[in-house]
Amino acid sequence: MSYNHQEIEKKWQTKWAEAHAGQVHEAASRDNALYYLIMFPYPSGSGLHVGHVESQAAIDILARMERMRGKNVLCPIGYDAFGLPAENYAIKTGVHPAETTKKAIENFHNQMQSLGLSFDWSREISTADPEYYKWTQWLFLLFYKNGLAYRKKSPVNWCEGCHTVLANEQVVAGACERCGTVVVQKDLEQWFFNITKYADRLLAGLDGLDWPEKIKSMQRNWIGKSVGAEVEFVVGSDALVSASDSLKFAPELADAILAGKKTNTLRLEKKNLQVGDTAKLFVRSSATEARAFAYAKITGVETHPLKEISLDLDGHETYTSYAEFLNVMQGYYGADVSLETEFTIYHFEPTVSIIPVFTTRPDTLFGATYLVLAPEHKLVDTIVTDDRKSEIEAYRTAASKKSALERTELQKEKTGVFSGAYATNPTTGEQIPVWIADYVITTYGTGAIMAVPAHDERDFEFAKKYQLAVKMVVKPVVLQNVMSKDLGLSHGAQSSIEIVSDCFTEPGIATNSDFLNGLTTKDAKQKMIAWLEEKGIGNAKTTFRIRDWLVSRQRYWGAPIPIIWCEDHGAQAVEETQLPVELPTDVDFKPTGESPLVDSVTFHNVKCPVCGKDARRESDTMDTFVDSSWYYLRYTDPHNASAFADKSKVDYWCPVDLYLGGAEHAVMHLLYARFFAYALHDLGYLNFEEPFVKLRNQGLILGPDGEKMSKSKGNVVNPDDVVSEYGADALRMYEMFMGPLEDAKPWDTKGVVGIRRFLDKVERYVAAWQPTDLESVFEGMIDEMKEQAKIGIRRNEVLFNKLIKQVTEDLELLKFNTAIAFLMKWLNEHRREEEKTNGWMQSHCSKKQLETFLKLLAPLAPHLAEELWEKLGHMTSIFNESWPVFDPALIVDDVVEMGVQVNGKVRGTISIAPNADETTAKELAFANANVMKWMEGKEIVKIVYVPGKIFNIVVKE
RNA sequence: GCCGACAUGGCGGAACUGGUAUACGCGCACGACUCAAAAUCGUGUGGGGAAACUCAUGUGGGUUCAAGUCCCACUGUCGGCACCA
Repeated sequence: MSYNHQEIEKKWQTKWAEAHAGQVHEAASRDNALYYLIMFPYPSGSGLHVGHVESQAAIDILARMERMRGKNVLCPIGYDAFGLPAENYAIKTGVHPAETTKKAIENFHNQMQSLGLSFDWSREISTADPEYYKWTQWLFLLFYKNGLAYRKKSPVNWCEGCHTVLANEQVVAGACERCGTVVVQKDLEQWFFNITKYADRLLAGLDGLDWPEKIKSMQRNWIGKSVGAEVEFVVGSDALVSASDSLKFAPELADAILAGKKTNTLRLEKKNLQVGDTAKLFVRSSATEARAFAYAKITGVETHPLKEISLDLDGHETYTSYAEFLNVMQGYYGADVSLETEFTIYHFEPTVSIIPVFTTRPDTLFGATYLVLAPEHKLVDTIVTDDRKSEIEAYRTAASKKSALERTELQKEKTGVFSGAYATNPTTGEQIPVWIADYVITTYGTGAIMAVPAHDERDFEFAKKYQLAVKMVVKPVVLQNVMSKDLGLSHGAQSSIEIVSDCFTEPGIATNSDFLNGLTTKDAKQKMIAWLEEKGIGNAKTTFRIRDWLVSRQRYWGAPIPIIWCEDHGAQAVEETQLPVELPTDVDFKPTGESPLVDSVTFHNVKCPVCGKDARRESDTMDTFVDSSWYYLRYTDPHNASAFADKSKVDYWCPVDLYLGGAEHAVMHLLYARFFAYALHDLGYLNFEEPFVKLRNQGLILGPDGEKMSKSKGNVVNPDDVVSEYGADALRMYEMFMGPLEDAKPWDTKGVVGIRRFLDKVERYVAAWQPTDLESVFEGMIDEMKEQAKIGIRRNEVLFNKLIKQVTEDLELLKFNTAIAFLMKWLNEHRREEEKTNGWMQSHCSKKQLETFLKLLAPLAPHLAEELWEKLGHMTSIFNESWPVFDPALIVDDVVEMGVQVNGKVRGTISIAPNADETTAKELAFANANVMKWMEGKEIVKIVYVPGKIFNIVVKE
């Protein structure tokens, strides 16, 4: 016999919808508010996956339980609807992505409805909805206006398969994370978000989060903070030049200087430089930082009023009029500048190149025996000697060709070429060779390293291959022990000496290092940095691996970047009143994969917001991770037409109390969303920095064969089939019963059957249940029986209170599998007990117990619980009831079965009160025949008694 | 190579703070009901052994009265990173 799940589930889904069951609003107390969130799905054409069901069921169970406990729980759902699959489908079939997506969303919606999920359906959102992406665009502009979104030309990752650029996070082992095509480097101008500005805070913020350690460590690795120093090495015979003043240049100008095309500079401020002096030249590497790249001899100094300086001054921009010249100079130096203002022209001649390197081991500077520049390093052309030019050129060409693909190769043998140039080790004054090698990458640190082969494995390998000097400057702390290894000391010490003769990368004691000798690595680092700073040739420096987030995509199905390009005014923000910039619908999807936005005239032709002249709209769209970086904020106020969300509503619900989703978003989505929260916090929109207080990952649900589900393997389980055959309650509960939420688990349809059997058992039990008038039974008893009955009733109560405690605590800890196991166990044992005692009063299930059992079951199997609740005569929903609370006085057993051990082996069990004293326990234990047998003729050495747990007798022959 | 997680019956998995290892479910076997089957219910179910017992939580050591749990070494599986100086 089996209940009709199709009928029951439909009935209750309709009732819940009519009652707007999951709908919430900002009720009075903020303390009562909870925000439970799952990562919103991409509405793919193939519909809901059993993996979606897992996190949806889990969050629904928790939300339902907390609501029964009187909490105001926001549990929303939406769709991450922009993305490439729909666009690729359009290219193949001509069906517009908007149409595909709309259908897919409807399908997802219906599928989720059929699971009985108590989301607040009035807050359903889609990132592809103009009402949503209007605010994605608004946020882009907010970032743009605050210097967090900017455009820059740089080498970027290009995927030919997806026909777009990708963020670093989307490149996995040199290939596109989405389609697997090998990514190539292209020099393109693109939009970036300045996530590196927050690198340090994003790193530090992880410590306070209740997140899986795994995810935190992945984010830490990705951010990749390294603490060390930047050290300047000079190339050429003119060792250790000291400069009397510095000159700073923009990157383009520095390039021109290196190429010999620029030999003077125009300055308003007076420099401490005369003919014959030396100037140190810097290039601005970012808004706040400058990096030295050369020393130059001053060959001339002239001072003139602006009006007398040539409009086509050598090495400067050419101006058509003094008005324009003045305008530019005022741009640099302020409105006070006039044509009469005196400017100084410094003529110079670069003499010595400076190679700055980043190192985490400044303490090993004495051991730096050569330098290595990345092949793409700007100074390569400057320093290379004539006889090496062709060789270097060949190497650079080869290196640039192999980049992406070959860099992923395992254990690639290092290659390199000597540049012919020598640099000076600032500590020793020694001339050390400068090499060019592709084991140094241009995008990290300064693109150059000081090689310390004795203490770095990569440098050691390279030095061995090219026979470069290896100089040991750190010795292991255990070295003293090694001296006496012949006296037969430990293996640990012996292995240390082998490392020393090889390559020792651990911290130790500085040696062969003059003023550092005898210092620990930690102290030596500090002392070296102080020395470098004093000399003006280096400083403490922290470097990050993370790079700015490239957000532009050359695709159609995303939020258009709200920028207008004007010939005269450059990039201009679209005015707020003009948002959203909507995607044009009359477009053709080309088989080349090129975005149809590129040649949509209706889309492009706009007027410049500044001058009103013809201008062109930006045709790139945003990375879809931008959409998902703030969606949880929109849920708090999804229909707001004048803000991305009302601040009071955000304040009420956020941050998210529990966030559930797949671990595949460890570094992308979760890092980006954190960045958004930090940025919006600093801009005054949020009163928190971390958006997700607690995070849990659900594990993958594998196919019945233990492999990842995929269409090609044919091992995909469709939730619809399971719902129609076994019911939504059985599906949900089975997925929760499979194992720990975070583990990967294989699907087993037999397991669904097992859960369904349990649900049927519950249904039959409730249907057959009859109330008994215990009062009258009790009345008619003699005293002795009453006593017996009281003990039995109490035992029954204790078992039940323990059940309440177990289920509640397990659900709180997201241990759904064990919570379900306890419900099953209770029902099994209880039924057995009732049968054994013929349903006599001490084993009788009271109405209160029966109802409480249903309440405990309700979040897990909501439809059936509602149905049975109604069958028991209730007119209102079981979810209006409050969650059961156990009685602390009724969770302690009067008597427990306790093991008795002899020498640690269980030899018998005794029934004993859990708080019995040792004398009582001993009496009972020693009365056990088997225990006696094992103790016979032996001396009792010791007795260990842990009340309620164990009684262990230690004996000796 | 580095970082992280994990390893328990035929299978998915339990086991609190070290205290009766294998809860719960699946599967399997037997029994009841049935003309029969399904469903349902009941009983049993880590290995060896007739039994007493004994061996079992990846392997080898250690700590402890007592170890799946703590420590050391190793092996295997999965995930992440990939020359990040």
